[in-house]
Amino acid sequence: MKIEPSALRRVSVFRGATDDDLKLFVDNSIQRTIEDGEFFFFQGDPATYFYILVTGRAKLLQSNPAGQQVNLRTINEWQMFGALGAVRPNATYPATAQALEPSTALAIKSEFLHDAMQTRPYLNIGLMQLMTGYIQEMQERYRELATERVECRIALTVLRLAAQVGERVNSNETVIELPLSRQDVAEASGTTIFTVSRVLADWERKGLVETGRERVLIRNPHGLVQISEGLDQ
Amino acid sequence: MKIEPSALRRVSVFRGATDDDLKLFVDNSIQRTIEDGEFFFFQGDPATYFYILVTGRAKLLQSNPAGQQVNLRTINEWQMFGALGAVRPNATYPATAQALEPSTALAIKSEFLHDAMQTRPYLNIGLMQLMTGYIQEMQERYRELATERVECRIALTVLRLAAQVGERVNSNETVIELPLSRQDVAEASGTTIFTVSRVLADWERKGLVETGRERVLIRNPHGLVQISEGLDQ
DNA sequence: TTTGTTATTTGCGCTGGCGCAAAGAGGGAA
DNA sequence: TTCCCTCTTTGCGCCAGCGCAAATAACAAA
Repeated sequence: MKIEPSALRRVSVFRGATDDDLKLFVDNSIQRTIEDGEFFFFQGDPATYFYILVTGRAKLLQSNPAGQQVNLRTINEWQMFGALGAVRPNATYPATAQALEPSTALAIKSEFLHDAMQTRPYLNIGLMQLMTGYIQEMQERYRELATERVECRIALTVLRLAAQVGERVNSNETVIELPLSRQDVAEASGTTIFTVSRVLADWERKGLVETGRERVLIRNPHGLVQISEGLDQ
Repeated sequence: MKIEPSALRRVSVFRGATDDDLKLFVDNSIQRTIEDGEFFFFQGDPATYFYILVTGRAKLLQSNPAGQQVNLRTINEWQMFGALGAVRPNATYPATAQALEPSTALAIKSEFLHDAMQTRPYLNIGLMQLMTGYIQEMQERYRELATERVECRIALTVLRLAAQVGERVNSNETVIELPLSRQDVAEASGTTIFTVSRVLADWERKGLVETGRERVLIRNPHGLVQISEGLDQ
């Protein structure tokens, strides 16, 4: 696949880039295409490259010594990931990146971004804005996990995933389609597939969502927001 | 209290600063001294200032709509906090900063740092390194909360706090003193004071720690590391 | 259509850890 | 020394949610 440099402008960090800069990044990139379930990198690998997802969908996950996993973030098209190595030389990836669908990404040497940052202020600004966003999201999720019940957390997770990877099926009804398995939702909300299944079944009975195999369809976002606020009951 | 500009070099972000820059920051700062339990700022306030803790100790916390709290970070002398406003104009603080002891901090306009960043690359590098550190720590803590049992999490929390705010009492015995209440440990590990109290009492029986009112003394760090790895039992 | 594979549901039992309540223990002030 | 306040401990009951196991459903390949 041929990537047009101008397409890179959809990456938030490159919003302020010149055409020349975009071309430079594309010219210094290599394409990696992997299958559903395969990995871009593993937690602990030297962070030599950072990635930009071109097509598909991926997730960032972390596992504990026993092998249990949590999802840290879902990555959509034209999002940057694994960019930490550009900030700290010799860093290792703190998480694993796994494709949720057949996916293609541009891989660029972390060092290249690091060097480019020295002379291009817009890259610093963009990266910092990205990072502050991550910090805020992780802080919120941490608080939620520590203080909220499962149902509330699952609601928050589903809403967050809807904002990040959802596709609006019908704009005046706000029905949002999520191509996610129970496993994905469980890992992203810090619970088990059993609990997710039970909660979704309950919501389906109440008409809030429709569910299917590896699919969640939000019929009533407002209802979920209410649950997520824990104001009921 | 008079702050010597050169003292600011203890702040990680200012490590590469010139003497002139340090003086500039001190000259543009105001001092705020607050009592034990009082607040530098609240979650949701406009992030007009960032702070550098000069003396004392503070914590960053977040509360949910019901008022339950979690500790996100403990702040020590010469650490910067609340700096998010320098990156995103018109941001609000995502957390509350509360003093754990009588504390003094320098407050500097976020805008001032933002402007300074345009012409001083070392500030960008320093801030990004700080931010990547926070991201990594929050990701780890999130995973721990999602996958580890309380005892393991409390061990991880105590070890982390020891590294961040502990004072080595006896260097060849590695006994670490922590001036923290059960409440603080509970909020930092995502559990309750009851559970923390029970776990610490258990560890004391096993000779791993000594406890007192608002005090934890680690006698056997290695034993805690073992518990934190969940390899026992 | 059949067969195999993988995802999901559901029943069921169990337990980790929450949370109340009440007692106990420091520590500071006067 | 006494009082008061705050922090901590401990007993006790309970229940949200985990996790196994087995059934069911959805999809894909042959």
